[in-house]
Amino acid sequence: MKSFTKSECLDDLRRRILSTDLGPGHDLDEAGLSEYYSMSRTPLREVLQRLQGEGYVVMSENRGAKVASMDIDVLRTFFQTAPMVYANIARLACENRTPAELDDLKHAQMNFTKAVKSSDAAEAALANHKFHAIIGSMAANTYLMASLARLQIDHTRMSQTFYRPSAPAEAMLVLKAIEQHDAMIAAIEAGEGALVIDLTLQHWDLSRDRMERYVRPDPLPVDVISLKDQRNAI
Amino acid sequence: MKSFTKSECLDDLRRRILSTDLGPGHDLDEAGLSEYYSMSRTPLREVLQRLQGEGYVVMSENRGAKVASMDIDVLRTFFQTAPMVYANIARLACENRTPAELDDLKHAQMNFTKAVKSSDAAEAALANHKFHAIIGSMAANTYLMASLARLQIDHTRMSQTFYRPSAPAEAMLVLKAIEQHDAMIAAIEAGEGALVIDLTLQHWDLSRDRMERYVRPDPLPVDVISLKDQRNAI
DNA sequence: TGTATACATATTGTATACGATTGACGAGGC
DNA sequence: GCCTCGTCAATCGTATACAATATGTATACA
Repeated sequence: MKSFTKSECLDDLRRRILSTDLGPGHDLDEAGLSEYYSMSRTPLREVLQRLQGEGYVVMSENRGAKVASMDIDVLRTFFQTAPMVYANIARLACENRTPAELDDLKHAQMNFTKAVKSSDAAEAALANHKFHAIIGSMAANTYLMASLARLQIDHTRMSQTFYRPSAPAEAMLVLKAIEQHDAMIAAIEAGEGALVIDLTLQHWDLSRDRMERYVRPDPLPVDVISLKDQRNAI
Repeated sequence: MKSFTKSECLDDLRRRILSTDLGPGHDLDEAGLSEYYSMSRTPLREVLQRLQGEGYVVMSENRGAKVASMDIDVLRTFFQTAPMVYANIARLACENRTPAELDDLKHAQMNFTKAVKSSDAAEAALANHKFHAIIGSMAANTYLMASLARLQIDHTRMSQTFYRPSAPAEAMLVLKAIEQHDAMIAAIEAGEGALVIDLTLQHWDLSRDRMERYVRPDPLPVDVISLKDQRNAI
């Protein structure tokens, strides 16, 4: 049984929440988790407190921690806010990027591409998360970063299905996302602010269309409902 | 000796940090604080973790917690980001405000006015903080709220001097801020989005001018330095 | 006199034990 | 049969003890 340090535990919980291995609303039992990570409840509770601060979990007095839910009203504000924050972050990244960060970004893009090619959906979503987090740190703006981090949590969780394409046409969309990343890297490197905003919004549109389907999936065939489940109708 | 609950402790630490009673960079000793709030170190540490998540303090491994500093590069991004976030929050508040929140806002404005009239600088700054926090919650946007909360921390700390006016002309500015608050309340109540954005930006301009003086205060008289403190010159 | 090293002290990090609160289940009364 | 209240189990919250780590200081050596 592997033993975890506190920061490893933090990373692992973030990973499991982002990959919806621990889905929205999932109840986080302190005793169980402390055994799982082979540490005592004290440091584990501190990890949970911190995840609460980052928006991954919500805690209520005497009722423990839950993975942050994704209510419909929160999702409304998500779609409302994301493009603005992403665009501003991208513009700032253009202005403030350092060579070291650009290397990180290219590296993250490699990992992302690799995960997509190997059809590892969870890994692809996490690699994409990392890619955009690096752009966030390039922006060097702690205030907007706080918004971005929260947006990314929900974005990554919703995008899980994006990387499990069910039809060839949808697989194409993921490849297009890869191309968009490459274009964004080039624009950031060249410092072309207007261009990177444009690319970012295109990238957002692609992602949004796919996510809206996650939020509002195709309705079930009507006849199946009417034949088998009529009693449960609202 | 008063005994504190955990949430009282949290509130009190927030208050002390916002009022710069605990100034930027101030070292937070766990043992000392746990004695001060008459609770053991375990819950106090959790309070600190949470304050870290909210951006009030920064913690480093084995070196404890410090009150978040206000470096020059952070301040740059503050002035860069604040107007955009404030304006967007104001617009959303216009759309989503509830009657109960409007009552809260008017109440907060009363407290603010009262604190200003009684020349209680720290209380005025905190009441102003509360006023704008309510507008934030009216916006009902968790993502932007994360940015706003962090902006407000630094804003309130910097505005401390604002409410200790040294000249009559500066006291007038505070009165103008009160009027602007009233106008904002009216605009939010009427749901006039464009107007409230305009008022918010005017309010920001007033505050900004005063804060820039805090950041870059009037230089000391040259002769005093040369006569008394020459040895300490850079 | 300057620097390095080892020890002492202070502070943080973790484990465990115990007390407090919540929610569920079942007995009793209406 | 349904509702209410009390008991019980489970889980969370807090205190304390101890271990690990960092910092300050004194001493030895160059």
